[in-house]
Amino acid sequence: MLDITFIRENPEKVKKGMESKHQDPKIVDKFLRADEDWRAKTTAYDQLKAEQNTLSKELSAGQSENLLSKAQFLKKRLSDIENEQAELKKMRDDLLSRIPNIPFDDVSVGKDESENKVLREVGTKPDFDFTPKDYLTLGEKLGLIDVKKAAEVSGSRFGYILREAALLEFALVKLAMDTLVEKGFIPAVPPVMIKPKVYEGMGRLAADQKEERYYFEKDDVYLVGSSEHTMGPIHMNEVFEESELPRRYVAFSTCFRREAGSYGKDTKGILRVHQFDKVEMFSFAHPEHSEEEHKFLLSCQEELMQKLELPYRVVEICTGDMGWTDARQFDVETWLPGQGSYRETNSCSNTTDFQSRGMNIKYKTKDGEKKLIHMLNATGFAIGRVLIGIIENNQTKEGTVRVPKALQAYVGKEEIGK
RNA sequence: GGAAGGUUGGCAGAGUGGUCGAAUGCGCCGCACUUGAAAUGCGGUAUGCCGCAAGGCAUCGGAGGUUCGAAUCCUCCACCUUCCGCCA
Repeated sequence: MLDITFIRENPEKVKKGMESKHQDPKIVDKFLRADEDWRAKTTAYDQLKAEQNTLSKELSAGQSENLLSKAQFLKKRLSDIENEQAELKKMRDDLLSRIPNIPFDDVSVGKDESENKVLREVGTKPDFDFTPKDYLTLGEKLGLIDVKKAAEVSGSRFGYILREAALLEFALVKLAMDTLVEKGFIPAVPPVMIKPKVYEGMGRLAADQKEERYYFEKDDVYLVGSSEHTMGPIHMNEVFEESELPRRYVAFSTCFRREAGSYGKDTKGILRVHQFDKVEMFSFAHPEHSEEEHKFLLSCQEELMQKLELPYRVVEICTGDMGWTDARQFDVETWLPGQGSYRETNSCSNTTDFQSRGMNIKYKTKDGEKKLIHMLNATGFAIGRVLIGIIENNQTKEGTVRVPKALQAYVGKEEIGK
């Protein structure tokens, strides 16, 4: 969540930020009104309660009919005012949860992905002397992907990853882990279920995200959409020493997404599915160094892509296309020759203190002051999408797929389908 | 799924209706002593909210309740520990 004091003092800035993220800026005014109402009620409550506390103290010294009836009257009024206060608080908090993180000043304002800024293109696109096939055609022919059976078993937007593709999954996980652990990232396998209260604190149950989550009513838990969601809370309610920052993790988990509201989009294959596996980087950083840390995470992503020898481009996301919790976001998009376009495979976000406020994660300054840290997350490998990239870029005229050199040792094979 | 015990400040651990935001110890910070350090002594040391401030309010796992007044009594829930059962 955003800092309430900041909203109070900079309502115009927050409105502008919201507008640039396609959120209704009127929420800010509504919030400020609710906030004011709540504060007024709180003051009234506190005063009344102070009166009651004084009375109680007097009563403990010696009781009298007069004092007692006065106290009983106060009790009744307090319970009324308390209910009203709770109601107002709920309204205020609900409005607060509808305010996203606001972009850094220098993030370019744009309406959607068409206005994202391409920072660089890296690697060479394969030059085929035949018409490249798409990954699904190839994958089905080679027995690597089966979405038809998955649909029978589990429904649409699921897939079986089979044979060498399944081996490639673990190869990718191992490559990412090896690369990042060597850099000092702490390897992790986090829980994939999360309590509502914690999820809210991470800003991932906000109104516009809630529909995207799977929820188990009986157990009151959500399935995570990314290991980011349970890695952030790994330090909830903790205070870091400055010297301990940045603290970096590399986590592996399955991710679950309802993909609500994306009905017509990417309906075929495994590009957009309800369940996929992902290696994720997560970093807890000093606020003064989070921009630097953000670049570092991006460089790790690029290093991983380069190890796979996949052509990609780095995109700076404009305000209209940014994530809810982000102040700045980069995407890495992989070239997919079968589609003739770049598609997002990685995302890299600085959420500043938007999540740490909800998680209550701080660091101690030299003066002993406790301040909120910054939290960042970045895709290592989103397995399904990387598989797509490998299959499409490494296909041959014969319909086989070359295994990237960096993965050959893990897979034990140089070419699939030969 | 069954049984028992537990959840208090950074940690350990007192506290069973008002004098308790909370003893004591450890840790941490400051000061004194010391050439320096250790030891010792003195002082300080939870968080959130409202308020310009003075100050006030809230918080002893969570939510309700009883009471003029709850860390303390009652109800429900969550979590943890141990034992039994089941299970990859």
